[in-house]
Amino acid sequence: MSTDLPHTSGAPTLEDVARVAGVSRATVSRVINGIRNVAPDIQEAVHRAIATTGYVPNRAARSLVTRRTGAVALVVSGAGDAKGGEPFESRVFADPFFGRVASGVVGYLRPRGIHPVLMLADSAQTRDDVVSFLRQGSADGALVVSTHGEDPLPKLLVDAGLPAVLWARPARPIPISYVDLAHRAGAALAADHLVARGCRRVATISGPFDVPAAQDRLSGFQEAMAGHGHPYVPAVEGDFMPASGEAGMHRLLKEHPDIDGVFVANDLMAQGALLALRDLGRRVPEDVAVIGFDDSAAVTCRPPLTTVRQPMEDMAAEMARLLLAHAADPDFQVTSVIVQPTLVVRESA
Amino acid sequence: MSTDLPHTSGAPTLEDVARVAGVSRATVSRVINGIRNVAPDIQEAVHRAIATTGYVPNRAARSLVTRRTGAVALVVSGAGDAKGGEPFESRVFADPFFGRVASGVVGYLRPRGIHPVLMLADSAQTRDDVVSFLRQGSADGALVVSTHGEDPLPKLLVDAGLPAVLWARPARPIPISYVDLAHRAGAALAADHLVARGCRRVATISGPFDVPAAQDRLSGFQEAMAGHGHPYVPAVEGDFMPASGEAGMHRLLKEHPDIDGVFVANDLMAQGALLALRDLGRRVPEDVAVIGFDDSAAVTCRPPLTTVRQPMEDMAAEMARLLLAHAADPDFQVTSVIVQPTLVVRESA
DNA sequence: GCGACGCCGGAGAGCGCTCTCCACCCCCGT
DNA sequence: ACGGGGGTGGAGAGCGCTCTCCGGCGTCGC
Repeated sequence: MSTDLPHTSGAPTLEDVARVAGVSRATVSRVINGIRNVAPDIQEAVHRAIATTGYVPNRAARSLVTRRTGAVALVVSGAGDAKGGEPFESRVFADPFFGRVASGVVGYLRPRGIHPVLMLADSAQTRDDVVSFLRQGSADGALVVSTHGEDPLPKLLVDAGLPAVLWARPARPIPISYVDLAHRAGAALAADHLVARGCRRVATISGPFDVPAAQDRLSGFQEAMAGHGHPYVPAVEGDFMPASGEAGMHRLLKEHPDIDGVFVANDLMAQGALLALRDLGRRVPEDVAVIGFDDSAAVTCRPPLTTVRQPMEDMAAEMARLLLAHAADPDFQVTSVIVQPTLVVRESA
Repeated sequence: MSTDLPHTSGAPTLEDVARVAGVSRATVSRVINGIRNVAPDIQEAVHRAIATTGYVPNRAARSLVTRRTGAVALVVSGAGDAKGGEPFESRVFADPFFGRVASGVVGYLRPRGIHPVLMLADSAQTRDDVVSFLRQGSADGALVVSTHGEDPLPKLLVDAGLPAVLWARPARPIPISYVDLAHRAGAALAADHLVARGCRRVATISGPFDVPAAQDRLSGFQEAMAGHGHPYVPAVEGDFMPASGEAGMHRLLKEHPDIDGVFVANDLMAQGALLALRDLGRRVPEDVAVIGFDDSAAVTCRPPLTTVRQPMEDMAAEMARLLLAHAADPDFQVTSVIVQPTLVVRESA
């Protein structure tokens, strides 16, 4: 068992391992990939050779022939030219929403040896970059989280025939798989709870209207309240950020001082609403009951927030699962998975 | 100019473009990579051919020969077997700290066409995965953010001769580039401000002692206070999470009811401390002045938090810059960049 | 006892690209 | 008019891997 020098400088290759083991390249490849039967003693020899050479297969070479990369793009897509001066990436990554999605994706992909590549698409240029990235074969598919409904990226991906899975139903129907929450059902859960605890003057702070999920939560809530005999529900529009929840609550109370229950379309805004309520001396939940949505910032609120839980990690994992299925089988059928939310009762309602 | 069919199915290759343009593969490659002179009319023809074929260079093939990938690993490294039952990825990505680092990294890398690959290293197995990933040539280097000082990953990377840059100075000195904050100077800023506004009974809530940055903030604060004639500063240890700030504040006030100023080692804990103070009826800053650290959650606090600002995005961008330098030139010297913090005065102190 | 079949290892052809040579041509100097 | 040099395009050798095909050998059936 002479350990020949690894022929030249640089990393050892299959060839080197084969030479050390005294077999052919093909056999080493078979052992590594566990394909076909290889005699146990030869397997043993190959493993020893791999250990002594410190061989690691070259990813580029492998993916050149297999046409698979073991990577997927995790794309956050939205409009960069928003109001704020802050760059898109700051706003995106600061959002706990992104963190939870990333967490779910990583949790699913990691045990499978797949790695997510972080990408941002906030302009025509960067959207094209995403498409090129995939067409280059840099990743096997894309997981897309859009910050608003009219995002053009999903359609680009579909047109290019690239495997992709969306977070949330796109505004215009296109043939693409996605995972979404039953927002209306979630809003109804909140309405039921508010009514059950005896609230008579109920209002809501909604998300931005250009986000389909926000529309669904609003209309779902209104309908459920109508079903309970409350056809009119005061509503103000927020932007899903804490400050807008605070401002919205102030506006609501100014116009309707007798409000005793509020459904806020996400926890971040609910956090703001809670601050406003406290500033105005309203007790929660005694004077005003508050229900949030997402269960993202709920435990750090004062009082802890009753909220509609969206199991983001599970949903993100499901996206990853669907994407791998699409990548493995081009004929895998377009699928949409709708997840049911649950009400988490804490102290605010 | 007959547009031959792209020879078979599958993506068009350099060969196809060359045939359509009526030149050789080499020439097309030259045009694409802008290397050497190519006659203007031929360039033109090549560009037309690229457009008509819809050609995109194959990343794997390219990186097989160039030995560069255009990707870097963004690794969050720490211990998975922590107290909480939550998986490592949840804790990591929920932290606004990670979001800001990611934002800075992406901001720098994106214009340069480099993509970050998200990785987690929370066990011996996953640390090896990171090393293998890089040795496979899946990425050109690693950006490592460790959650505690004794992380073994940096040493593994150095020993393997892989380009890597760390967030924060490692606990044991190893020859690796890193970017860090002047924590002691930041803590001194807080001490000076507290003393200047007339606080006489000052305490601190520190971070976990196994994090070097936490130690530095604590000892830097103590030393600065000693310099102001306060040799003894009550201190309790937290874990950088909001709940521990709240608990710490309660403990501090129980043991030292006359406290009129607190330096909290990060904003998340300061947020908790603020809640505790409010629950106990202490006014901020009139009764107790509070200074946080990081400037991460400061504006959503009540009152808005005076804090020591750590320019995380800039620091992360600097990490990326150093990494690319190391990747481009193996002889690039090991460098440590220490960034100066600033005090941001808001309302809490 | 002989042919056929199955099992297992080796040879070699690419995957799509870059890059080093080399050949060619045009222009200039003497 | 002829040799040489600079600039430009083409040919072809790989980069490290997978995978199909083939050949050799052992075994089983009749």
